Amino acid sequence: MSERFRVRFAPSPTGEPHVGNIRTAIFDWLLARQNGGEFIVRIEDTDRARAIDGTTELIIEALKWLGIEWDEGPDIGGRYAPYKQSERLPLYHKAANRLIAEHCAYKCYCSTERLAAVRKSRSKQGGAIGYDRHCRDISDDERQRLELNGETPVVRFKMPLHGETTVNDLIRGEVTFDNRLVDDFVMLKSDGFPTYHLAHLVDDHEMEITHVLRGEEWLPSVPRHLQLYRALKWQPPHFAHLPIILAPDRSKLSKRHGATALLDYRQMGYLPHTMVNFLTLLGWSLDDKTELFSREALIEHFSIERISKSGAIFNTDKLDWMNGHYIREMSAERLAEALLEFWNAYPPPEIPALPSREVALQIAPLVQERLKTLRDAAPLVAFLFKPEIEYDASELIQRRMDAASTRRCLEAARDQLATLDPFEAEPIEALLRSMVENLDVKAGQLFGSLRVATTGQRVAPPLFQSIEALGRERTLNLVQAASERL
RNA sequence: GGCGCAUUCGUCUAGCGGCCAAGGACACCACCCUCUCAAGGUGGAGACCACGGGUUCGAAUCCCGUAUGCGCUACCA
Repeated sequence: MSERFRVRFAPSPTGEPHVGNIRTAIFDWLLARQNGGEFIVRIEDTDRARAIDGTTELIIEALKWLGIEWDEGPDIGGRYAPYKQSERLPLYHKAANRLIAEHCAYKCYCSTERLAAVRKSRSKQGGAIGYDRHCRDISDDERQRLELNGETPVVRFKMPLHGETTVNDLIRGEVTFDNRLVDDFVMLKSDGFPTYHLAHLVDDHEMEITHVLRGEEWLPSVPRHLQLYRALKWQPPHFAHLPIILAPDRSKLSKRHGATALLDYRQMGYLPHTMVNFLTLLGWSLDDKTELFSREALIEHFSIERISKSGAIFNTDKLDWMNGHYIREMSAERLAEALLEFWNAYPPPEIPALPSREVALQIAPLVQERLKTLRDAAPLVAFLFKPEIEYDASELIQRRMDAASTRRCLEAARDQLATLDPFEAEPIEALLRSMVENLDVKAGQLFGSLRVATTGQRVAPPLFQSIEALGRERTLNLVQAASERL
């Protein structure tokens, strides 16, 4: 019989989704799709203080941009709705009450001041856990008195006082923890909201989640979760703790290292598939040579067994290469479309108005081989949109040339181009190449001068196509203007 | 401090006891191609497999210790 796969991505709406989170989502999705299972999105909004409005929408937008589709989620509902923890409070209370009734949990009335003091004195002793279990064994009378006092309690879980808890992590194998070193952690906060430990566990159970993929930072709290499952007499899911994504200096990736928000990469001109491919490779590999995967190939080949154990640095050089590769792989039509879409969303200063489809189609092949990102395109073709171009006249004069000979070349080119028909790259090239012989100059000399004359730049897209894109009238005017400056 | 995880070229990685005096990719360098820039092609440099002990006929691969890095140690996730 085949195993069931229900995998969930459970982000907190506390900021823009970052690349680490999204990589987890990609792994979740890959696993679900590969096994014909379900991919579920669940919003873990139990921390009211840290919640930021609008971030749930950003998470959804990020997943949509990447083309990751989910089967159940806050926006589309599903059999286990709702998919927002703030709307599932009764479920958590029910579990907490049950645990209290079964003496597996207790109310704690300690003030934050007392907790801080206990923590401080205990940390000096070294090794001791942070909470002294003060309220674990208080008498019923005392409990009643505190209750009457109006103290709003939290609910803590009674960790076993001895023994060990072992998890069989899908990536790291067996990991064992000493129960004595684990606190009686808070399950329910005094505001009535659950902590992550209770909430995610109740939901994973209720939603019949089979595989939990999450960041490595959760590994130390697994004994809490496993003990909670035991107390609730629920079957725990499979766990896989993913390696974290690092900054170039090996510290945790954060804003000061540059872009960490997934959607920033859209704005920087990366293709969604580049992100999916690249992020998947950050922590997973198929073999010793394959790096470029279509989404179908990713779904086919992905496996938890081949996820690596150690953290990986987010290397933008390789990201750039991969993006360039995928841009080059597109048809001219698709690139043109992508460019238009990108320029429409993020209008570049170099281009006064969104070009027509026709113009975009003309631009695409001009820049395709030269792009690392979509953002690189506009500066390369800026000359096409400038009413007049600026450059230092000396730039026109190529090596071993002088003003007079350069001027002769430009005038000859202008005269010839004036009558050329059709005014297209191929005949333009044929014409200019034949001129090279007649004028007794090097190809680089003539072309170099013309490049500066027509684009104002020493570095530009291929000359003949550029001239075609410029059109006869503008080209003639530009070349005329150039020769007059000499 | 305690607990846990990790450790192969600058970076991402292959390697699950002999095929490894360690393979691929990005970045870097050189050459070729070439109208500039790219792209592409070819080649090069780059890892005593963190260190020290074992186990074994044989270890990057297994075990132990040390070091380093990272994570956790909240009424945050």
